[in-house]
Amino acid sequence: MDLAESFLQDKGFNGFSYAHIAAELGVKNAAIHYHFPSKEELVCAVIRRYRDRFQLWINNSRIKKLSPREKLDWFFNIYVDTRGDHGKVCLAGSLETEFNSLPASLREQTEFLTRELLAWLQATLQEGRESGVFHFGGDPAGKAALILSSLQGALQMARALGTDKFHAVVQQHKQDLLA
Amino acid sequence: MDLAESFLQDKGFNGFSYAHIAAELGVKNAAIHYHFPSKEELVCAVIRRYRDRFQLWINNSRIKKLSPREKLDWFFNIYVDTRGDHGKVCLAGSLETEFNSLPASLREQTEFLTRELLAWLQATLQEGRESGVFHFGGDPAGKAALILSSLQGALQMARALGTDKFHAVVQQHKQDLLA
DNA sequence: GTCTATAGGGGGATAGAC
DNA sequence: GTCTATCCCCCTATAGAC
Repeated sequence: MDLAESFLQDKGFNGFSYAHIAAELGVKNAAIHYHFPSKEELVCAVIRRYRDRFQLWINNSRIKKLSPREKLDWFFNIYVDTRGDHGKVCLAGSLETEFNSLPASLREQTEFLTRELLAWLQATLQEGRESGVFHFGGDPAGKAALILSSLQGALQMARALGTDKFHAVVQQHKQDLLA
Repeated sequence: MDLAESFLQDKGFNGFSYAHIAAELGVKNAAIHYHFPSKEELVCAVIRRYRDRFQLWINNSRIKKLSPREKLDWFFNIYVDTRGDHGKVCLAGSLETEFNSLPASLREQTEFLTRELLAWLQATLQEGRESGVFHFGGDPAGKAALILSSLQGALQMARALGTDKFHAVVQQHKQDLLA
């Protein structure tokens, strides 16, 4: 599952195979089919685990106690780390790009994951604006969608233009929110 | 080339084949190999055409005469139309997602395309800020990267969450820039 | 310029031995 | 639980007839 997640973020759903995972593990691909009968089930399990992990994080008291500004820094750093890890891409972004060729169960999981990321970001933005640290007009839902879409897009753009472009986007978001 | 471009924006580089194009045209796939010997050459020609088209647009006197605000609306509408066309995705975004599995010539074309989009957007933002209609802090290059990455990401996100989310992002950008 | 036919590779998945 | 062996499908690409 670690390898599947890594390949998903690196090559996308259609870009990796059982054979790739098997080679890394030093086993044959039939061995993986024993644990995950189909590719769909394998990737479904990976997304579920990813969602569970995020829920554990945001419900962790250490994260909950952070200020809105620290929460946002923590969230941005997830993407900074993702980018740093061999130029990987957000899992949700990777799946959305291939959405039209995904089995129904994976479309559903992708939708859930995106909604959960969006909901937490929206709540954090709202909390920050109410306490006077964040400044933005309009609906927190719109601002959350703007920031999340930009982080997903910036990870992809950084593949063509380099890591600097990604960090420039993160800095610009902080500039926009705090000015 | 029209069909290849459409499939690229719908399924991605690894998600379409000669057979798909041939079927739509009512010919056999060997006929396409006659015109474009390899898939790499086909897609290379598609990206070049896409780049040329954008250059023609931005050098057109009708576009050049627009105010910064109208230029931005025109640019946003390219993405609105793309989204409206069966939920397609930005060509640059689609290619960046599969960047790691692309032939070198296509990586290069993807980089050129992205730089050209970014350069025009940056110049337009700068022009608008200098004339007092756009309001944002920091580097115009950073703001341009933020907006472009967000538009790319929002087209993808809209596949999972629906068109409303995409329009919310566009509205939020206008809100942020004009407030 | 398009066709039929085919080569050659990779992918997902299964059967049966161990 | 993992192995070898295999099936079947789709893909890119080419050869040669028409």
